Amino acid sequence: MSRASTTSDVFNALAEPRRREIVSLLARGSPLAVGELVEALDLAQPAVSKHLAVLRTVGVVSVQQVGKSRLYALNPEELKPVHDWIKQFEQLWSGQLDRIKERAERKAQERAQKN
Amino acid sequence: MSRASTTSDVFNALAEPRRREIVSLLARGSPLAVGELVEALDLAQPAVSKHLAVLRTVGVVSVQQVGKSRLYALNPEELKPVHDWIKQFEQLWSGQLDRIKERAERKAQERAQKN
DNA sequence: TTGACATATTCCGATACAGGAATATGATGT
DNA sequence: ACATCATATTCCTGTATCGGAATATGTCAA
Repeated sequence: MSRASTTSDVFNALAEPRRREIVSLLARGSPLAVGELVEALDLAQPAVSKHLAVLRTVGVVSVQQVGKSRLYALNPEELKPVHDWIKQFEQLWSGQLDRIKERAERKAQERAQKN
Repeated sequence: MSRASTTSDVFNALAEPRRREIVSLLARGSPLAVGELVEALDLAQPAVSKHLAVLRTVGVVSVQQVGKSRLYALNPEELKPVHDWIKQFEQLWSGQLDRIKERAERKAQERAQKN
């Protein structure tokens, strides 16, 4: 088996730094034309179009034709799965961290004894 | 340029579903031996070891030798960057979503007029 | 030290990417 | 219909995976 496709998943789509930049730019609220993203990213137009195609495939952005331009907008709901997944672990680094680590280390010690 | 290395980034490391599973399993708190992960994931041992190597390189897990086994534990703090990044967009799908979308669509309309 | 167990590493093949260059498609105004 | 602007698609090359198979490394116990 080979590496998972970038379009297989929101996680895979967002693994690419450029695509995260695009998401950040679109998160301001106003849809942006491809040309505007090209400027902002300092990247060739075909490359930007390809990144947008990936994001569109996974549903993170949507397009709207306006004159000659195509305005890309963020679909924030599509980011929620990532948020939900990572949020599971939020408590692990906030406050209770120490107690949890202690418990883990104690368990490891117990196992060390048994062997 | 080719695709970013899986070890270049926590985002890239977590793009792989199996590695996310590993993180979920370790998040319970108790460190797990490679063999235990092999069972849980129903994946061959070398494959699991390779995934663990990736996670270790980016710092998401750490190892502790206990007898013949190597117990892997989660380093939750290393997940925080992902959390922080995605949290930026949290408000976009909670409640104020409608107002934001409206604003975006209005802006798009304004631009449509201008062209 | 030898053997058994647990894990890591190397080599392999198939797959898929990211960006560059060139080209194709699409929309608009004349 | 045509020229032009904006964007998408195709082809290419270099690179990096993922998992399987085989093998190497490391740890312990007798």
